[in-house]
Parts: sequence; structure tokens; C-alpha cells
Amino acid sequence: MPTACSTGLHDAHDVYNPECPCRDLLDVIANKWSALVIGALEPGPMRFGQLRTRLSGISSKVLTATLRRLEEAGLIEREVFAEVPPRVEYSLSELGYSAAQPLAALRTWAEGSLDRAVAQQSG
Amino acid sequence: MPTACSTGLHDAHDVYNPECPCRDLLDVIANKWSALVIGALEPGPMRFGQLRTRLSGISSKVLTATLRRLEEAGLIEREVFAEVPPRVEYSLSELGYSAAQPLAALRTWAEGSLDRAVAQQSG
DNA sequence: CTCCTATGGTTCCCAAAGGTTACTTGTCCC
DNA sequence: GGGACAAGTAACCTTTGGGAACCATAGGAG
Repeated sequence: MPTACSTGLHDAHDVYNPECPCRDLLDVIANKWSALVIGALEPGPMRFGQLRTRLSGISSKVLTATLRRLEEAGLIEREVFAEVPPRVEYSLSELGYSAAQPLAALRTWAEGSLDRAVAQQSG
Repeated sequence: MPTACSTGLHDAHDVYNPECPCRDLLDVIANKWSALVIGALEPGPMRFGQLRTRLSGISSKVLTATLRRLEEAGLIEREVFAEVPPRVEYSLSELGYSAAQPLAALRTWAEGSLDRAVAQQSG
């Protein structure tokens, strides 16, 4: 019997199955920088430098890696303009927009729960 | 002028501010293993071994580290029973339950979007 | 012609996290 | 005595995460 997810059959995917590729997809978006990048791109396309400023604290290297990973997963699109100085714009794909909603909930949770989390730590 | 989040004032917390501790909280939950652990604990308390089986693919060491981190953040509680063999139960705190909802949305997104993501990659 | 700026990275290096395998502690059952 | 069970630790190695420095290009200032 083939495992779910590994076949082309319409088995439901399951993140609790380590063989299921959807766990890798979860790994891509369940990440601090991914959550911030996707949230930043929600209002519209942004350039590399704008993203670095908006995320404020990320290094070029890590931002590049994060963007490449999101692009590879099909969540964002990268468009290079043949200008000088070079201009590169990143934007959400349709799939990226669908991920933006649960990720916004996650960011909102973190912002809204910090006070309770801090109170819990000392108590 | 003090930055928001660093003061006791009722400034809104902001994950896009690198000084704001809520970014650390986001880092704790925006993580593959955290998302799976919290989802596993949603129906009720589980023992260490049960979690390791349920998550299927995580090592003891990483599971321990994940649980400690979630406990430190106040999302889960750890209860040790003085029995032989020893029994340790992990359960969601009230704060943990509140995080369970956005995390469930994230897992569901991953499971439901895999097919589209794969199609996007080849296209 | 040279220097400076702007942009979007890449490279090098180190620290931290992820992962694997083996081992521990303490009692019960055989 | 020896093995099993539960919940980890310890030692070790590999993969990411992160910071600082560097690079290519071309237009404009001097």
C-alpha cells in the first residue's frame, strides 16, 4: 500500500506524515522571515532594498535566501528590470496571496499575545 | 523618543520592529515543529513518546528542545508524574490554545496548497 | 579620467539549530 | 542477572542562520 501523498491519487495530504511533501511546504512558510516577507508584499510589489528596510534586521544574505526559497515554492515572483542601477521587484503570486491570510493571523497573534506571554513567564 | 514595545506604554506591538519582543514570540511559533506540536496537543495532553510517534520524524533531542522552548514561552505546560516508569505529560496552556487556531490554519493551508504549489513549480 | 553613489546581490567566516546514534536512570518482569 | 520501558542526555556531525565585507555596472560630479 503506497503512502498517502506520495501517489497521484487524491489522498488527503497530511503534515503529520513525514513522507508527505506538504510538510516541506509547511517548513517554507512556518518561518519568521517568510511570515514577514509575505506580509510586506501583501499591499503590493516591493524592491529588494525596500524589503530589507521594511523587515529591518534581516541581512542581505538571509533576505536573498528567503526570497529564493519562496520563489522556488511558487509563493512569490521575481521580476528583473534591465535598468541601471538594476531594479528587481518581488510580488506575491496567487498562491502567495492565499498564504498571506494565515500568516497575517500568525503575526497578529504574536503582537496581541506578547503581553500575556510575558505575564505567564513570571507567573 | 522610546521605541514602541520597549516601553510599558500601551503602544501596539509590531513584528516589523526588530526591537519588539513580539518578533521573538513570532519566531517561536513560526516554526515547523512548533506548529506540529501545538496541533498534536490540541485534542488533549500527550506524553513525550506519544508526541514523538505522532510527529513521526522528529528526534528526541529536537522534540525536547521544541517542548522546552514552547514551555518557556508559556504556550505549553509540562507535568511530571513520579511513577515508574516515569511519565511526563505536555498540555496546551490557555495561551497555547489561542495559538492553536492560526497554526491550524497554517497546516491546513500547507495540506491544501501542495498540489497548486507543485503545479506552479513545473509551470 | 577618477571618484562617488545606488542597487542587488555574493563570499567568507563563525555561531546556532537540526539530526543521528549511543547511552543513562530506575524499577518491574522473567 | 538481564532485558524492557520512559524520558530524556551526551557526543558528534551537518545544515542553516546571521554579520561584515566585497563586487559589477553605469551615470553624474568634479
